[in-house]
Amino acid sequence: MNLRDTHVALADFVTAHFPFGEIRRAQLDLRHRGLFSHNAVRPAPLFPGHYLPPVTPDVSQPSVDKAAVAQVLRDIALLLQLQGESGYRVRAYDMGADRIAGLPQELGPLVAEGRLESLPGIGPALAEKISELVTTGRLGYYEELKAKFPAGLLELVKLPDIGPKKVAVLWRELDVGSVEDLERACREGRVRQLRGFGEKSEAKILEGIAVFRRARGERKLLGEVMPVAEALLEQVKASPGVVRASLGGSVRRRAETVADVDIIASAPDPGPVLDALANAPGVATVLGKGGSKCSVRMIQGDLQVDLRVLPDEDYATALHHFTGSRAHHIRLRNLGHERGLKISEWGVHREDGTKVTVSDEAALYSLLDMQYVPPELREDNGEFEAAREGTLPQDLVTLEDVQGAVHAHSTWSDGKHSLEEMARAAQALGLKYLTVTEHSQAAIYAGGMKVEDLKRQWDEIDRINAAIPEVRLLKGIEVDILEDGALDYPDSVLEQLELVIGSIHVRHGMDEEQMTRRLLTALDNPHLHILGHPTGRLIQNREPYPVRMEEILERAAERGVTIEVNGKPARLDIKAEYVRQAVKLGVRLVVSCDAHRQEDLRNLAYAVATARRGWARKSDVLNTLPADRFLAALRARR
DNA sequence: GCCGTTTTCGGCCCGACTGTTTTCAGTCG
Repeated sequence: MNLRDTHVALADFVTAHFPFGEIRRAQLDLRHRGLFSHNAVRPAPLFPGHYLPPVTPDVSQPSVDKAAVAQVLRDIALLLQLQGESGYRVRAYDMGADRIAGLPQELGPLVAEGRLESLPGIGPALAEKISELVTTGRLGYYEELKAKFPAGLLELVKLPDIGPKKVAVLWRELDVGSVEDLERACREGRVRQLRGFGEKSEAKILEGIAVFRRARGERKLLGEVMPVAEALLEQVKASPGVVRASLGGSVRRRAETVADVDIIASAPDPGPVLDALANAPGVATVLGKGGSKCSVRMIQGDLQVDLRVLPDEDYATALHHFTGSRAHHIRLRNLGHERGLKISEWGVHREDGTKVTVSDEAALYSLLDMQYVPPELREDNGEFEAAREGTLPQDLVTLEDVQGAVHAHSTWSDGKHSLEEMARAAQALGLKYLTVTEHSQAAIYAGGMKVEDLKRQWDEIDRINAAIPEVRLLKGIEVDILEDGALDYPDSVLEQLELVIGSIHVRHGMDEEQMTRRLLTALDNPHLHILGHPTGRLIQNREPYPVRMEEILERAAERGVTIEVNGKPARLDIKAEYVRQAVKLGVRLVVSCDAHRQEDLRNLAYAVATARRGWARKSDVLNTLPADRFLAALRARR
């Protein structure tokens, strides 16, 4: 293992050993102490002058991906607003950004074949600009626009309660061009002199700057936010008079990362419900509270939570409205419009103004002659077409379908809890089996198991299985896929195991050709049952390694290899888009927890969410089967 | 800037909340 590998392995090690909520704090902490640099988790130079190559992918070949194009379009929208352009023109760029960011396919072919304008919301002007950006790597129009304003101005709109209009005034009147300028202007009492600003605005801006510096406007991992959100939802549900309550927004859609938490509740009197959130444990600040809304910021992670309380007759339409996504809504409202129905958060109204009773979300969809669309699918990625044809899958996998937890470590390698403790935790969750898959010998940094230790572990597994008959521990391994695609144990060992997960942990820096060959070789190995975290990404921390994923999925289908949907919040690997491709190709899946401690068994929920976002049904997911049938299915290799 | 079995021109989602205002503008979702 060379130096670079050590660093990649270290990144994995850090994420494995800090509970997900602590990862970023740990990084920030280390960063402040000068041990880690800005983005990747990697050590500082060992001694002065010693240069460590970055672990992030090679950027020598410029490539403009969907996310980058969407970002440029969003920046243009902002800059146009600063310039005082028409709001509709601004919105066109914003909607274009949404459309591009949400594309299931890659941009390259669309540009090459001139099919950009076939996308709704993309007209001639946007198509031309996107083409220029994708083919040349830059966009003249954007450069010109940017040159008119100081670079720090775009940062300013990320501050709470500061939008383009206020930024424009601050810049024009006070020459404020950055967060630092704004902070100085507030401290010197110059902002309060502007029309539309006052003393309170100054104080709020300063507070906002402090929060911004702490959180850097980052989105948080779903798994980091979910426990806080669910606890608050329970508080709301328990408050006086509540009829119904639910999480909304991107949390309810189970997006990979979320910016904040929405809660929607119905009650005859909103007051006590709003108070319940304002007074909930863990609340740092009440940002605002009115007759029907309350916003708070939590101590944990500067997370913002918004609660809305309405009469129960408006609950279903409000819940639907605040679940989103924006793109899904636009389509839904258009469909309503075709039927003479006006759909808004306040309900469904006929053209004559009379209100249509909508008791729940299912009723809303049936009004439009379509199947119910589960929240995870509401992205305008084909769910409308399917739901109108009646071909939307109705049996998406659920957490209750899952019979066994896949991918668990114990103190035999780098886990925190013993095998027995893991088995007890699985039993408490009602799981029927748990696959024990420690690291293999090459994973020295993670206490990978030597071949000679396996026998002793199997003896222990036999003892625990006898003692806890409700949960069956399955004898497996998470074997390293070596640089040449070979597995880290000889065949004679692999064939004694009940199941084999193969994963890449080192040498992430290979190019696309090498990495694709490495994985294809592993898939051809008849002893491999499951390909673990196939793209190696760590959300907001490490890019996936370069690999031709479609080829991998096709080979997996051909060879009967099962693909892992890893539920660790920082991984979610493979991601939902690939799940959808895999399902189309007939690839079989497992939802996994990648557990390194008892609590991690709950990661199964995030794996299930990712599978659902990729339209996976119960029948696509092997660990919905009882243990014997699960093993038989895994081992049916081709 | 985009879009059209109402339209190639004239629409485009809109209400709550806050802080600034004496009736409203900006931001947010």
